[in-house]
Order: sequence, then structure tokens, then C-alpha cells
Amino acid sequence: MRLMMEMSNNSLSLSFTASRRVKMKAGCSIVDKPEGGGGYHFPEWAYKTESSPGSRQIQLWHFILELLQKEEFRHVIAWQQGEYGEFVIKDPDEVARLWGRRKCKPQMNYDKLSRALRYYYNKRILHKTKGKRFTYKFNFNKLVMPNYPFINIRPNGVVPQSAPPVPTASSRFHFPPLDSHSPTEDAQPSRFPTGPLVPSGQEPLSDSGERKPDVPELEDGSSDWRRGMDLMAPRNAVGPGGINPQKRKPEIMLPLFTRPGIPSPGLSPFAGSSCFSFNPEEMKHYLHSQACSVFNYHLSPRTFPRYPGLMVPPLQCQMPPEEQTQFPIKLQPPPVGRKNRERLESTEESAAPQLATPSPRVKIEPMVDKELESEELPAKGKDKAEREEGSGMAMHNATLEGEKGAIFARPAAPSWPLAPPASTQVNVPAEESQEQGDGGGEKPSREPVGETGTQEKREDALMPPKLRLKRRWNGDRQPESTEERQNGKVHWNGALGAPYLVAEPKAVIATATSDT
DNA sequence: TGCGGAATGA
DNA sequence: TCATTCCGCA
Repeated sequence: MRLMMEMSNNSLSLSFTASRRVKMKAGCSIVDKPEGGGGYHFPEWAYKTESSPGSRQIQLWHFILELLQKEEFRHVIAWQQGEYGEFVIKDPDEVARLWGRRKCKPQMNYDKLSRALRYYYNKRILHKTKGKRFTYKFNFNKLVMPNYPFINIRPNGVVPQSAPPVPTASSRFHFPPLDSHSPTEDAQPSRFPTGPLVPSGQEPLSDSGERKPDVPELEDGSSDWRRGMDLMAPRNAVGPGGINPQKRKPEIMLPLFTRPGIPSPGLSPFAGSSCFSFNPEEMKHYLHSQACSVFNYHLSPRTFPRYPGLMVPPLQCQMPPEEQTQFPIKLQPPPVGRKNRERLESTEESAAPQLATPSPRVKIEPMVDKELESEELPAKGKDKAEREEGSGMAMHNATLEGEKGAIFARPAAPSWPLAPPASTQVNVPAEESQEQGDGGGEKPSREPVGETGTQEKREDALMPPKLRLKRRWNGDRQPESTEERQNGKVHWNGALGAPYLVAEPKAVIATATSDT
């Protein structure tokens, strides 16, 4: 999360304040300790091998981050300026060498390393920036969110200065002491550093400050992401103090969640709780971008730990009615493998060539009863599966649609009041409408899905049975949300592995009027 | 240059 | 689970 937060900043310069405790083999380590000037602030867990779920040793992405935050390795690997979370391996051989050294694998080379990196594709930790040699992009949601159960966006939140970042600058960011900001603090000791990690406004960063004009990239999600940012930024520009939801009609609605303060059971491996404070505006940008990233980069359903019976806290209280909204969060099925993609590609190409457009598609997913059907949304071309993974957008759509809430409560229907149809929620421009959801108007009710639904079914028919089943299966049980994070305050119930959001009125990015 | 399958190891 | 290694393919 911290990483994410930092991404909210323009600057890349990082100061690694978080203590790092990377378990390294003696004689194999190359990076001992974070140094100032680097830029990203990563939580301790990021450097704890033991905190790397499923891993006993430092993971490659950890290592990459390490290198990225070290000035001395900037000539070897560095954040790509102007690109959100994107980094370039300037010296593949050297990086491989360093990695090999760290892992005590002298035979390591870039080929092998890159293979390891490629494994991250499916995990949504990384993705390749197509067309750019040795350039990859982190999916910070994947990396951070699961580890930062609580995200607290507050009007006066601070934002980190460095970071790959985010388009806006200036904010501050900090991690408030856990005990003070984590009402849901569970019994588990926090893994996160407490207290402000970075003084606001410090560390003017050099290399990341400016965002170059983005060049459209059809192939990867970058352009989409940027597009999303574009959509979001100008129209949603609001002062730090918040916005008037009534006046603002962002094309993309970022529903707010309120959280009644549900305690974390402490079941999550990421149970360490932490609060992050953001400048709402920046957060808005960031989160939106994240949403787009989720969409474009296909976050893995595994982004968030899942637990049976996971419930999403009722959304209510602490917020003006108009800001209250809840929507189902739904994860998309895991990425299909290349073969499947190709298969789908070929299948869909012939079957639904009209669908093949470079622009991202937002899959509208009727929740609840229509879940299964929604799972079988049309996939477009090769990226179909990936798009489907874009749970963020999917959720977004869901949000837009004022879907009901069975988000994390997989096993049971939501027990709290469901958000009303988003009749007032979205005012999406044509382009967005198309992209974000043909089903934007879809109601939780059983209204005919319309063309989208028809199309879904059509394509569903074209989908390999196996994939279909898989999607259904996963779709029913994989909560993930990106959109939610976009509201003032996002809290992740780390213990549950479920994010729940708490929006503060002033941190409103967008609101879905629930009463219309 | 990049991808991903497969076998294998830790 | 996360690589590492090897390899064929594009």
C-alpha cells in the first residue's frame, strides 16, 4: 500500500524509511538497507521474506523494488519517468547478476530472471510494457494492497513525495500510528512502521516529477490508464477539502464506502493494520488510476486474501446519504493462459470481430443472481481474459450500476441494505460509457441485459467450457475492489483480507447517490 | 526480445 | 509457492 500511496506522488525519489529486513543469505546480499533518496517507501513487510506470502525467500519483485529505490542502481534499473509504476531495466545483465548474487545463483542471467518476471504477469504483480525493451510495470495494487489492510484517505492526508507515480503532486502522505488510526486494529502486531513515514512535502524528487506526455499505447494498459486519469482528473478536480458530490458528476463514479468500524478478526496473513492518509484529491487520481490499472492490468483475484464468510461491512453512517453507496466487488477469473487467450482470440475474432477494439472494455457484471451470466462477459480479442481480470473496472461498473452489495460476503447474501440503483451515479460520456460499461445502465434487478447480455451469452458460447467454468467459479468467489478505494477513505480489513472502505465526506471522490 | 511450457528444486 | 533452468516458438 505504501507503494501505492507513493505512487500518488509525482516524484520518484524515494526515501526508504521503512526498515528493511530482507533475509539474505550471507554473502549474497547486495542491498542492505534502504537509503534515502531512493524514493519509495515500502513497508517492512515488503522486505521481510517471511511477509511474503508463500515465500520463504526474498522475491524477485522485492528485489526489483530494492534496486529501484536505490540510487546506486539507477543506472541499472530505474523507474520510468512519467510512467506509473513502470520501470526499465537498463542493464539486464547487471540486474540479473545482482539477482543471482542475492540468490546465490551465479548462473543467473536475464533470460532466467525475465522468466521469473514473466511469472508475475499472471499474478498481476507485473506486466510488460509492450514495445519498450526491458520495461515492466508494477501492479501496485497487487503488491501493496493485500499488505495494507487499511487505507485511510483523509482530506489532510499526506502523500509521499516520491514515487512512480501519480500524476498529481503535492500531497503528503503518511502512515499514522496504527493504534490511532486503526480502529479495527487487530491483535496482531502491525507490520507497518508506525508514525509518519515521510514528512509531508519533503524530498523533492527529481526524476519523477514530471510526467511526460503520454504516448498512447494500445497494447498495454498504460494508455488506458492514462486515459482513465485524464477522465478523472480534470473533471473531478476538487480541492483537498472535498467536493460537492451533487455538483460534480464525474464520468467515473467512485462510490464511497463507509465502514462502521468493524474489527479485524486477525485472520489475515496481512493482518497488520495500518492507516494511510492521503490527500483526497491525489488519492482520487491515484485510485482512479489504480482502478484503471486493475482494469487494464488485470489484477489477480488473489490480490486480496479471501476468506470464507467474508463480509463487507454495511455501508452507512458517517456519510451523507448521497455519499453512501455500496457496490459489489467482484473479482474476475484468473488470467487465461496464452493458449487460452489465443484460443479465445481466434474464436472471438471470427465470432465477434466487431468487438475487437483496442480500447478497454468494461465488463458489466450483474451481481447476485446474474452473477453467473455476468461472468460470461464478452471478451475481446487477446486481452479478453485480462480485461476480465480488470475487476476494478468491473467493480466500477458494478458500482455505477448501483449494484448491490454482496461483495465480500461470498457465502451469504448481503445482509445490509443494498445500494440503490445508480440512477444518479453515473454520467458517463460516450466514450466512457462504451468502455466502462455497456452495462452501465444495468440494474441489479433482472432487467434484460440487453445487447451486452446477449453478447455475453454469445461469447460465452464461444468460450471454452473449461474457461467458462473457471470463470464462473472464480467469479463467484473472488472479491476485489479497486473502486472502493477511490473514496475518501478506504479501509482494508486486513484480518479478513477484505477491504472495506470508509469514506470521509471530504475525501469524496465521487459519490453515488443512493437515494435516487 | 519476449513468451510460456515443462521439469525441477528449495 | 516461487523461482530456476532449459527450451521452442514468434
